[in-house]
Amino acid sequence: METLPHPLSLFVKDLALRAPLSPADRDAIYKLPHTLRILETSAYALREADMPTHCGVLVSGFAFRQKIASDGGRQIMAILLPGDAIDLQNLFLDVSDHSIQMMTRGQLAMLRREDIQEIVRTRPGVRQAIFIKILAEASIFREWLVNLGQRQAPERVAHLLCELGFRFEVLGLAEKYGYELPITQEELGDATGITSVHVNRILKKLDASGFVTRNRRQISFSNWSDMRTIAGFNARYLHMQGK
Amino acid sequence: METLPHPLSLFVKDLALRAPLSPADRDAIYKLPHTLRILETSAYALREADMPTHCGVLVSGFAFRQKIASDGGRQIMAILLPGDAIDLQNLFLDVSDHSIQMMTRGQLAMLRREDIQEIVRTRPGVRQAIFIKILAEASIFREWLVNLGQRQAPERVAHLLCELGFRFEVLGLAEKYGYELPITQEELGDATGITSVHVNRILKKLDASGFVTRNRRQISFSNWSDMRTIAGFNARYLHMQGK
DNA sequence: CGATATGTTGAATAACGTCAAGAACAGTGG
DNA sequence: CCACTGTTCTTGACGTTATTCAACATATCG
Repeated sequence: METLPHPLSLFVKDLALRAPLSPADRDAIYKLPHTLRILETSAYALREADMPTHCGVLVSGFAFRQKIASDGGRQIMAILLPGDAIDLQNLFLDVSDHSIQMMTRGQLAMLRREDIQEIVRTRPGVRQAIFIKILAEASIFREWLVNLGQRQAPERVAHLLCELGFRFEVLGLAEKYGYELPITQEELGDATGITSVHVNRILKKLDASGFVTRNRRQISFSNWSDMRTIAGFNARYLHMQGK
Repeated sequence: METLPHPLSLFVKDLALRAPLSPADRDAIYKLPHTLRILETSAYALREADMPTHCGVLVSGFAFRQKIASDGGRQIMAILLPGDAIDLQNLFLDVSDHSIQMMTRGQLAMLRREDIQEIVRTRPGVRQAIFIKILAEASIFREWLVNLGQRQAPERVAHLLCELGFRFEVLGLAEKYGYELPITQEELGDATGITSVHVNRILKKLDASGFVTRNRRQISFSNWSDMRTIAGFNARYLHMQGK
């Protein structure tokens, strides 16, 4: 009989990549009271202008941060993997400035805002890790700005794939440097600022050149070195201390 | 005989827009020991991969956060106005993931990292304001992602002008809704992900349509309502509580 | 005043978007 | 298991936006 991992184990693992967490720190996180919510594909975990009372942590499935421009276009600003918290920023900001939508079906652990604030106040190790996590995410936003502003469409897509491959890897969600992500071409386009039609053509070319392989909605790549070169990818911005 | 304002007065004013600061909070900030550095145009206040020991606050002049892509292109990720801190994030992150370059000549107040950490630890009001300031900047990065990913070039430029107009306004740096900023078209392009040639053509059109006026390197606009409409600008992302 | 950076313009080109139609796929209920 | 339905993918033809290159004009700065 297999024991299920704790719902927050990836959250702890991810935090521990940022700052050392003592056994007591980990224990304190595991003991945080929480409820589990199951969310279907496309469901909103949080909406712009909401005033969240809880802090959600993605336990399984994928989600993204998004915002709708005035012309109706959607910009995806971040891709959230299991273990990622969706609204740490709302520990300090009352009203959300963007939405979180599920990319797949998944589970969300809901923690009470005050409980996290308490643990941040009393545990320096947890505080350090959470603040670094928040700041590392801001660093990812900056790198995405470079992606959208300075790179051509094929390099943009390749860079996004590199980032996801790397993040999968450090979490232990991918064996070797490959990974598989159930993302639509529309979503890929909304994350990179190009149309889904153009994403399709780019993927076709990357596939034909042997850089990526596609199987249904799963995209993966195995030649890390080539992809890194195409994308101009340097993982420093992820702030994972040499991982 | 006029008394000069305290070098950190705009820093305090900006923080107070985020969270209430008591007279004692303000006093504690004013009493932080600091040295003043004068930086020439194009000088670096901080370089990528540096490990800063101090935290700089812009006292006068303008600067920007930037990163160089592997193809040599520069992406400007934020424009810093007087009162902005340049590396609050390095209170927690050891190594800088981007550079800060001066846009004009200006002064930088250098505060000791430990002094800020101390004041953040002991003064809840200051802590709240600084954290909100950090998170509001992350929100600006997200809005810039929308700008680069979803808006056409003219709207992008207009949106940037709106943001700067608004930020000038709340700091009291602009009378009415106009403002003047000594920014080159090259820099405007690097901030919006378009070439300087195209920026030139866009400004020409915005000028001809009466939306902006240009005088040497100064760009300004007066019809706030029109600009807001063109840009699809909504100030909520700046987190200035209804200001 | 001369040197260098920035701004301006046109013509040619490349990158990307739009529109439209059909094919493959994923989820649904029978 | 199948037929049905809406979604996603794929492809071509064409239009638009933005880039590149190059030349010259105007500022800015020492």
